[in-house]
Amino acid sequence: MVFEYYPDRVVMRGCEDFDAEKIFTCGQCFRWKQREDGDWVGVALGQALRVGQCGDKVTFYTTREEFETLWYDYFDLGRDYAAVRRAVAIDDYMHAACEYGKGIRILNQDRWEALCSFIFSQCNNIPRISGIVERLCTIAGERIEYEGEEYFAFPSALGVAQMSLEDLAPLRSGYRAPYVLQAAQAIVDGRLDLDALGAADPAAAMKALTSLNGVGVKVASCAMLFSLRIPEAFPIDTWMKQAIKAHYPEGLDPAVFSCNAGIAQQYMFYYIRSGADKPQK
DNA sequence: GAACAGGTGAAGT
DNA sequence: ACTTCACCTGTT
Repeated sequence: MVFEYYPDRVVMRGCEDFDAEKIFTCGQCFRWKQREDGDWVGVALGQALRVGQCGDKVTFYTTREEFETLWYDYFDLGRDYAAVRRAVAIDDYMHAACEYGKGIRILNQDRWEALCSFIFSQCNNIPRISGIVERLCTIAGERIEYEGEEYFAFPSALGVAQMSLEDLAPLRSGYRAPYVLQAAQAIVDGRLDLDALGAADPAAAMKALTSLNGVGVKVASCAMLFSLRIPEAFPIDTWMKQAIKAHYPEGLDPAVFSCNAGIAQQYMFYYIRSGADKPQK
């Protein structure tokens, strides 16, 4: 994996495990969109970014400084995903899932944004979740200018806590709005410290997160995996339930993947959701 | 129109 | 401990 630095961009080559489309569409994030020309543009960590990929050449349209302080960690570039794939390919099914999902990476997202987004995700599909998050950012997020276009950052917990249910009505997020509001208030009040939870053990983080109204085990697991850097977290939704029922009728203990459980989950999830695991008709 | 979504929590067995 | 249901909204 080598980097070339230019005034306006950083080019990465030779990274076997980077597939922009898989990373941005595997369901872990909701703010990356593909443009007509195939490049991806998103807003994360308070900044907008364009990412282009052609084969193993990945271009990040930003400065070296911003790339090193923000995006290297966001894209989890310090982790050897080839080694993870070898470790979690415990049987034929997982081997196939890893091959199929090769290129996926877990994004280290903003903690509050991830919690909030996955509260919105309950009983919802990706287009609708994206719409809700987009409307929230447009209403309450800070304006960002990037490459001559206007974008909006994800609003802070404080910003959301200062809103009313009426303010949130235009999101059309239904019964999830009060959950998000209560989560924002818990953070502002100091009852919930997301930064501290990253260092906490998984059980403690789970307990703290699920103490929030409207946050159950699944949403908490997503927040832990995608933003708290707790790689043991293993979100089980309806898709994962299906996959486990079909391929592990005796059950599947995430502990077999030890600290790679979360990444194993992403490969499984991506595989089952694609339908590629089903025999062809 | 009814039924159903990447879930949760309360209330019922 | 397990099952059922309502919750808001959008889509089929």
